[in-house]
Amino acid sequence: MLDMKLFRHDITALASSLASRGFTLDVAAFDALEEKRKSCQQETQALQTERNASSKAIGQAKARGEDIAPLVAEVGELGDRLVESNHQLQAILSEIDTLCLSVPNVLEDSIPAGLREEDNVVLSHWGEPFKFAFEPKDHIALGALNRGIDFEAGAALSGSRFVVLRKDMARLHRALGQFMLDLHTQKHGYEETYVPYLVKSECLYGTGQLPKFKEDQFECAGDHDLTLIPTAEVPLTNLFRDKIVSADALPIKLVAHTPCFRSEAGSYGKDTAGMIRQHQFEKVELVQLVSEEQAESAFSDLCSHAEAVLQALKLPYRRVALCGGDTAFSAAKTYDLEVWLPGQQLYREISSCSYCRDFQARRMSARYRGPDGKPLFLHTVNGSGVAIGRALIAVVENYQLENGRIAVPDALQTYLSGAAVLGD
RNA sequence: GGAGAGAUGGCUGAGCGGUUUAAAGCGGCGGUCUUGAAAACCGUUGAGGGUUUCCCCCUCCCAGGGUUCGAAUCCCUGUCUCUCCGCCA
Repeated sequence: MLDMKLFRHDITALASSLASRGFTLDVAAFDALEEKRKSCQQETQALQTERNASSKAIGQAKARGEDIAPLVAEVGELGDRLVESNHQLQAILSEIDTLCLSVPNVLEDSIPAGLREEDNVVLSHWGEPFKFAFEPKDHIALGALNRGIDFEAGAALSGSRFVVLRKDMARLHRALGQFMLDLHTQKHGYEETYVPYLVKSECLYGTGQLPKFKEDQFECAGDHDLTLIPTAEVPLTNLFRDKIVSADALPIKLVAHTPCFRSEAGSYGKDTAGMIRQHQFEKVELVQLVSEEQAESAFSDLCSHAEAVLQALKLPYRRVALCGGDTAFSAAKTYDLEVWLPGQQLYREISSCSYCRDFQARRMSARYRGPDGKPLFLHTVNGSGVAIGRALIAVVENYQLENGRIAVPDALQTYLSGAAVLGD
């Protein structure tokens, strides 16, 4: 959520800024609501003052042993008016709240203009795509060899967009997660964290998945208010809901390896084949909670931590700055890492790193004590470090041998009992 | 799942319908005293919001409803914690 001051004092500037990410802010509707809110709130508070004073007077009169009946009669319908006025106020406030919760973050000035994927800007490349002496296969063909990646079995159990991994593929998948966790905890200073995979809806409001992206979530059926996490960013960041941490605890750096669940509504027909887009996938997620001053360097650090995974695996990738229209709801700035997939001859997203300023912290009231002791909203940074399913695809495609076996990246060998080649 | 007990400000903890719209202690901060420190003493000390913004007002005693002129206090529902029993990885 944005600072209410932006809405109240400079809403036209806000509206034009939001237009750069393709969001239309209904200025007239907001102004009208604010007007109503102001007068209603003033009236309500005036009635409350009156009510408080009257009740106090009655109490004092009673303590002196006087007859309070006339005083009580005098208060009369004051209570009813107060209730009525307060109901109105609550209704207005919740309308304003609903409106504000649906407004995305303000973008940083530096990010590329444009609303479409083609407007994203490639910032840098790392590594050279390997020149194969044979025609490289994609992960679907390679995975089919020993039923190592079994889409039919996944579909039989759970439907489309689910997969079963077997033998060396399952092992490689596990190894990748372990490797990433170790890298971030041992080299990058993140605290390993285990979190619930089901969260209350307030958490999804906190990080910004709700109210706008309800259809992307997997809600738990039944009597619970629980939803499967679409990313560990949700539980990790919400650890600080309604908390005030001391400034010397910052930066807080957390990493978690979790499954992620996405309904992928609105992506019918997109990446239907293969493991690129699944309802359930695993991801190692990095989250930092920092002060405003620390935020810029935290963001570039976090990006470099995600890149370190790909560099250690020697996977060619490029860094892309997302344009306004492509930047996530809660983010002020997002860089994607796209890994080279020789089977498809293109770069595919494998990590997305976002700086959210105080947008999420404001929604969940996550704060720290500033230099003068006053609470300030934390700034949040998050990113995948990296998506495990897609990392598996990348390793399989980039390290394939002519006979369909998979060479093991040096960095992973200790996680695979020293094996240099997979697939038998 | 069953039965009980709880949830109060940074912490401990009183209050159980109106002189308490949160006592007291601890901690924190400022001051007096002191060569300095400790001790003692004095003062101060939460969050959010409104506003005619160095003043005043409103809200917050787990959450949401209700009773009342008035609720931390009474009633209902929910959440969480603790103890015991059962079950289970």
